[in-house]
Amino acid sequence: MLKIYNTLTGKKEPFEPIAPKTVRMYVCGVTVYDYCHIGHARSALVFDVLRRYLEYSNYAVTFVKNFTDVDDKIIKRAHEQGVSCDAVTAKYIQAYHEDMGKLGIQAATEEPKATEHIADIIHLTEQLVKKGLAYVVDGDVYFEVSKYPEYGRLSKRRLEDLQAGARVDVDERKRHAMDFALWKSSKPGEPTWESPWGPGRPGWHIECSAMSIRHLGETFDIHGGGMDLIFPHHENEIAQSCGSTGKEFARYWVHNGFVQINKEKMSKSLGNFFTIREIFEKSEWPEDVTGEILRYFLLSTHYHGPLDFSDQALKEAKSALNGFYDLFQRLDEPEERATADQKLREVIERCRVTFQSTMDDDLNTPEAVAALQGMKANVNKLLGQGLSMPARKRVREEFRSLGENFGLFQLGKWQFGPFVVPIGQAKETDDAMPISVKTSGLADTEIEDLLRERNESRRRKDFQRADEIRKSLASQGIIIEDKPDGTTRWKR
RNA sequence: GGCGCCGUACCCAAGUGGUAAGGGAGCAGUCUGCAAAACUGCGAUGCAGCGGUUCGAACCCGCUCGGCGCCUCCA
Repeated sequence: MLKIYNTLTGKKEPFEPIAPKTVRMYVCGVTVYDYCHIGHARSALVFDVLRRYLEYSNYAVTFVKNFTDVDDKIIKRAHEQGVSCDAVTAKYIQAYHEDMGKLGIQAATEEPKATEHIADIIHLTEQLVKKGLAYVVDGDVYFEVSKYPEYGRLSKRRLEDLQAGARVDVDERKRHAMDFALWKSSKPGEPTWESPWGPGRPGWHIECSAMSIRHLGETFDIHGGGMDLIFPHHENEIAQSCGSTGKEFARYWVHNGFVQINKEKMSKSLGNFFTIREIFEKSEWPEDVTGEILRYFLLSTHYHGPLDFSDQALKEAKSALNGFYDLFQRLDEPEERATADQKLREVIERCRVTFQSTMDDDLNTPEAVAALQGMKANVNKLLGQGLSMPARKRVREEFRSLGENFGLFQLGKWQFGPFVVPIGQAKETDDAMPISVKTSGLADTEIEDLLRERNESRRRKDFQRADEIRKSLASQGIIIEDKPDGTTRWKR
């Protein structure tokens, strides 16, 4: 049974969906005015994994993730670039799909846009005005927080405390410093829609209420996003939604921790952020950073805590992941014996149980990864004792099946090249489907030609030439391994 | 000023009352033309510090030190 930390109660709670075996979840996506950075990647990944694990646990999941495509920052960006807001949002929505695609983030069931829900937003706002929870000033509509007694429930803040800390110039027309805009009258040149209060555009919290209610109903199971959304964004969503419907909104509020650089939050204002595409493109290594490496890295820390991003951490993730693919490669090699097949069954079963119980415990991905590492070590040992081909296939499948929760271990060969058999035999076809491909460096066929030459040299005991070739390949990031049977395998 | 988080080995990181998972790096060994991989062994008597509660504490309580976040747009 899954337990999940609920920001609303401040406790880890058993997850009980409203309707049996179904989950409806909403996650705040991004405002599309720029490329996504690793912080966005982490958030997207955390909820991607939550969704995958719920599905693995036999829930039918409806997953809604929105795009905020009307906003001050978008308008500003459009003006700077001399293009329309639509052009800006279209560009970055496409970039989002590209970047997240490389990361192996699955598309949500629905990916609604704020601009497609203006009618819902206006309707919701009208309800709030009608109920006396919102007021109109000069074509703007504000939510009146002091009329909503539960305000501050999610972020555990009291209105008085908030007031004391308000650092921003308060709009004099507002009745309370914390009142926030549901609808803003639009200035010339801004996107605008007709409304009962005159031409304008939505405030930035109301869209999520409107879209989640439209796609998931007034009450649904899980609402997620980054920690920084707890206040004021999610607090305001609750106020609007509950205020309007009079019903409970989301039951479980799940928030992921930040990605940091040198212990500091990665953010635009600090200028210390890395975009996803930068990381894929500007790797220092001869080969690419793959989506899988990035996923492994991001999952090596519990989702709730902070995570420091560094090149070294990425390298460690790569090495750790390498070990798995080394094993998968061994598992493909032929074997007659079946000595350890029975033991393997126990190893698989133990790993599966541990994996599930750690994931059930508030998505403890680091410990679940440790369970996979444990299975890796055990299987390597059993390989020495002798595992039959069906047994090998079975354990590879288990890695694939558990790994699917993380989007790991799905590749046929990942970064590994095919075996190079001693002279004269054809190479296997390469059916690898890397998540991310950078085609710099040597082509597979060139590498194999060199390896063929090297193996010939080895045969002639010309080890000097053989080592030359190894060295030259190594300088380009190609690592080769000689196997006892005289064949050689390589990897980038 | 208010609310909150974090401090575990060289690095990363689980563990929230029962005697320190896992990964990376390192060292030694087996194997090997060499190398790599794999396997075996080594590695915190201690979990920021000091008190307290307890038969028992990294885990609970208090204080101190250090780092960070939110209260303004932010994943």
